[in-house]
Amino acid sequence: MRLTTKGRFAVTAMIDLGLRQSSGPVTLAAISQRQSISLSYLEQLFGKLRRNELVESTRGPGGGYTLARSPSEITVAEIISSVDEPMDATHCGGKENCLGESERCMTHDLWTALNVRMVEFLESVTLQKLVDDQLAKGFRVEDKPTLKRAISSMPTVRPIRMNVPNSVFALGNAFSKT
Amino acid sequence: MRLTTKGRFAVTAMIDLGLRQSSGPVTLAAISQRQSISLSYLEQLFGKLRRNELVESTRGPGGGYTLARSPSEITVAEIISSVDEPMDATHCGGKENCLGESERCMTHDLWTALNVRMVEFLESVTLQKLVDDQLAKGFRVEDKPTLKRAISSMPTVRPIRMNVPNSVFALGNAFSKT
DNA sequence: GCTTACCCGAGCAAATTGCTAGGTTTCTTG
DNA sequence: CAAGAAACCTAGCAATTTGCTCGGGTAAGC
Repeated sequence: MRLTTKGRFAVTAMIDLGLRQSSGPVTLAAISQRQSISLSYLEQLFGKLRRNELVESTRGPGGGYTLARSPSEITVAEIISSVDEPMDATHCGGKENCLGESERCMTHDLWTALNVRMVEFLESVTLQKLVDDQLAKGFRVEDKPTLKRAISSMPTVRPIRMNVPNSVFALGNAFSKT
Repeated sequence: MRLTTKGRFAVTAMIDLGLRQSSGPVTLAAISQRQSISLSYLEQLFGKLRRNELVESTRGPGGGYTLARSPSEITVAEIISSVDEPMDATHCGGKENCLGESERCMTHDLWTALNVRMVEFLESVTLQKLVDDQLAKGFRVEDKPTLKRAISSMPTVRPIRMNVPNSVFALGNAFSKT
């Protein structure tokens, strides 16, 4: 389980998608503009998300991407592991039997143990939760009712950034190095 | 909060250190051999760990590294953030006021919110816990009683890999992609 | 004064990141 | 049917990061 900016982009894009998929397919071009992520990079990410069956695509005009499941059934862990190839780097080739030689390799179960806890945690956070968090922070999506095939080009988000003090979030730098 | 193999190496090395620091300073050369990490790379990692006051060094023969605090007061979060420079990649330069322009940037508090939960979790895991996990799995460290200045060169670890069924760990691949 | 070990920095191949460029296919609409 | 919108795909590329080697220092013990 790696945790890099790549997964960050994916999660961000997925939230953007989750925030307005009710009005039909969302184009990558729109997400690209709103989130300032290059279109081609998004294409690569969503290619992986699609192959991992987290999103579905509709081609042609009026097309775009929709969530393949309910946001409450999509976890952050799934999103991240879809775009970030799982890391190996156990030095022992990933095979279980490196301990048959009686030497070292506590790297194995050691890190996987930590990894598992990480994954368990990230699995406990659903896309629904993140979307709700955004809505709670004051984001509103213009509804743009289902027009023909449900057009969502430039859906004119209206991010009413009102002064939400700080509930769970809004911390300056929660992880400064002492 | 990034999570890469680099932090993994650091955590692994710190556990190795925690497992046998009772018998005095541990040399990087020994850790290098046991954990199959290059000496120079370890030097770089421990340089950062030392500057972040997680370990202390003793020079000269019989020297090595010791934990700067009790393992119960060292968290995984500290270890990882010591060696992995904190990631930014918010696209808005990290400044808070990118929302003064009323546009996008839910990237900010969005990811930091997730980040905070991650950090909270990793802060809840102490080095002591990981060391105990290893001991519970059957790792035994030859005691090599405090000789002179407590030599720990080649402390002859005896990884008695007995068949521990699987308590909390020992999962084959807890995060296969479906 | 030798050896041990921590320190430090330069550099380097490989991989990864985020992106550009340039296409093709599929679908809707005029 | 043609035009366009959008998903798709591939190749490549500059910048960074990852582990690492090499070559030296410097502090402490024998």
